[in-house]
Amino acid sequence: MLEIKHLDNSTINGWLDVQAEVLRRLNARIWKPGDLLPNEAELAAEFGCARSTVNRALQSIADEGLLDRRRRGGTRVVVHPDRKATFNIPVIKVQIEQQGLAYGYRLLNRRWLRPPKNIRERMQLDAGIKLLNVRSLHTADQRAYVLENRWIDVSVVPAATTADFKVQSPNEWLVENVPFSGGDIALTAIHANEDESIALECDTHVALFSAERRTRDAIGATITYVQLVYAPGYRMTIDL
Amino acid sequence: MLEIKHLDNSTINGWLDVQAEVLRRLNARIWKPGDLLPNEAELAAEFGCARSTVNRALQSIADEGLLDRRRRGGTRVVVHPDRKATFNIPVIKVQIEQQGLAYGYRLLNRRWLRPPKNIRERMQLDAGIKLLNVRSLHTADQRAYVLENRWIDVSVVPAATTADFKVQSPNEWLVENVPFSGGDIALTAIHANEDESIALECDTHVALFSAERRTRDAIGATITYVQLVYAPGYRMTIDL
DNA sequence: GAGTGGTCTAGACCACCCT
DNA sequence: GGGTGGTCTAGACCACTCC
Repeated sequence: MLEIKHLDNSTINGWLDVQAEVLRRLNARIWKPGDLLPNEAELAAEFGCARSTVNRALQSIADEGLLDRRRRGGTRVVVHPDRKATFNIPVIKVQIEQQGLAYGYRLLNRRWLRPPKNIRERMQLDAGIKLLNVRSLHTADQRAYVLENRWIDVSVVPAATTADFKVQSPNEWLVENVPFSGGDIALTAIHANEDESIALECDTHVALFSAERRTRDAIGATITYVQLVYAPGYRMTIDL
Repeated sequence: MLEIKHLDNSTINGWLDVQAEVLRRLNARIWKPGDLLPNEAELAAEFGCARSTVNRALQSIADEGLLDRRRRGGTRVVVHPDRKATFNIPVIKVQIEQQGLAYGYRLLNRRWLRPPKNIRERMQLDAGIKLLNVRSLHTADQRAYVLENRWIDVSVVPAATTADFKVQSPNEWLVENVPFSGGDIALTAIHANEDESIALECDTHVALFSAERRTRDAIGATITYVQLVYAPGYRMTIDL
């Protein structure tokens, strides 16, 4: 999140100060939504710093979505700035241990299956392909924490063929063995089905928090699709 | 013709090329998790560019969480890189209209209340304080989309006293009238209570997706707390 | 065509932290 | 102490795009 400091121009010393001062002016509506800011050279002169310092400051604010910058068009105050939230998705093991709880892991099953239609569609796969399906449970202080139901396309990740996932979860294994890649997440509320109620030790139909994640490699092939179903009462928190 | 170049750095032109090359090496495990990279000056010499260009590239990768950079300590490959996700939180009206649906809004009630204990705790307020409570419904193509239950501390946002929220939702009003600020979000799965089932036209106990947001001003005072309860089946999606 | 931001360079100084 | 990244400067060229 961006912080706003109060200061006068004589104390401007570094791009963070420029950032703070610009934010202050946006905040105070000195520059209103839709307004055009002075250009970088003018601001540099006003603040008594180099243009590149102003550039860095304005870029950082534009990255937050508050300014819109265009060559030739100048820098404008965005009218309806979306709030932007960034959050980390830690490895489940780390997430649990950060809370000071004892992490545990249990493999439920590992098998080759033709994925059901809905999974196939999400992974954009042809019919008939078999995938590695791994179901496992992560526990915190011996209590069910999250159920991991993962589908891996081994034609994209051949190394997964030999991983047995008996002591290391697919979650952790993939982070270590598959490089940086893109994807998307979908968060929903679901009703516990029978499998989930057994694994998570709750009644069926209880409301559960579910996170589905699709991970793609550098050329866009779907590596893995996972549904994480959390134990009742789970809260996913994000700082803005 | 196909050629495996040893490393033709003559093609490196701007910081994006440096970034790409470094990512390639991380990907190819040329620099493995935990490894120390050459320092910026050495990389600059290798790539034939200025140190600041290397700096920019490495910073961008560090921002993604893949590298850990320290003065004196150098640049290291992070062992368990957290996946970082950034998502926009659009104004609900915009979110609905972006899907090509007709946005509608209905104020359910607007009243002064002493907030229940759980709300008071979330907002870190003293007992006895009255807040402006606004309940409203956002619809998409005439169908219930999300129920907004908002608490506003008018001692922090005096202007809210005179807003009637009859045609403009608190969600939209606040974005336009209160400057950007920090806060946090909690996402959960809940069971529909009676109010929610009526407003969202579903049975009680149905699993619903809930997003609670706390918004603070520049000095840390809680401006507003809102719970958004979405109609059954809602999916919140995030790109990585 | 011209004005804007985007970026690069070379050099410099500094803050931080320590295999 | 000394090496590292963090940042600033001044100048330069370029890409984009608005008029």
